[in-house]
Amino acid sequence: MKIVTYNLNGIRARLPRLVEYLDEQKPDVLCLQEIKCDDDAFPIMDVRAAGYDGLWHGQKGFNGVAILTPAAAPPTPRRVGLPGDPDDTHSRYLEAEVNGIVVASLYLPNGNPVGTEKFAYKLAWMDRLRAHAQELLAEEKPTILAGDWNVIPTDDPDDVFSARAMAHDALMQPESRQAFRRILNLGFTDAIRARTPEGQVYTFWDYTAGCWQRDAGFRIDHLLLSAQAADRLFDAGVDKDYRGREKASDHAPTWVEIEG
DNA sequence: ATGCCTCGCACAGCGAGA
Repeated sequence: MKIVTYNLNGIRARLPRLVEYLDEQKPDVLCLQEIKCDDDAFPIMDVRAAGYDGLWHGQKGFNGVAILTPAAAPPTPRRVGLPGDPDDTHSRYLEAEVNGIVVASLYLPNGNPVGTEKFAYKLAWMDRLRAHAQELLAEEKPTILAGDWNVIPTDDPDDVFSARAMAHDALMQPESRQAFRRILNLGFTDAIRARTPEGQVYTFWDYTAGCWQRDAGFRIDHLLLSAQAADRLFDAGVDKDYRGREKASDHAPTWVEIEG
């Protein structure tokens, strides 16, 4: 099973890229982030025309997540929204079960600028995610937390083109990394680093300043696997070439191959 | 120190992204 996370940066602007990806890669599960559309505006007819179906949790203009699967194997909904704060209005979390695997599509807050309420919201959201992830692990099922985590795990050039250039970014702060590690340390496996312990793996390249052309990227899209999912981990990688296509998202699809 | 591009919104620039 190929399970993919892809921050689209707008599903309408990216519809040709999305359909092309479904046709070419035929993912078994495609987790989307930043669809940036209301529930009513989700282009489900285009998705169905490509042979897929799914669940979505939209929001007008910002955020928004979805989980797509081949129409013959639809996802069973489990949860819309992250628990822990009834006042949170952002559409950033969607959870379903597909072929016995629990899959979450998550879009973690960016958190910039550091020192503002946006950064506090990021850390609070990560704390809620940790609490929920702990409950998921207690089910002892194969579980995959897939999404745009908006955290660069280390200063290593394998993870970021320039730690110095990004030093003051919310993606790089010690608090952001600690919150990420606290979730990892519950017992999850970072699939990309399990398969590529050393070596540059980037999933995002900024539109500005020629970042793509000079390969100035970083790694923020992650798939975290429970032990039962990690047992079945066959491979993990990034479909980097989609970042170089016309009207591309600034993220590349990031995937795991799970046995069975 | 800020903008660099790009999106959505709404029809002009602006908020947000990372």
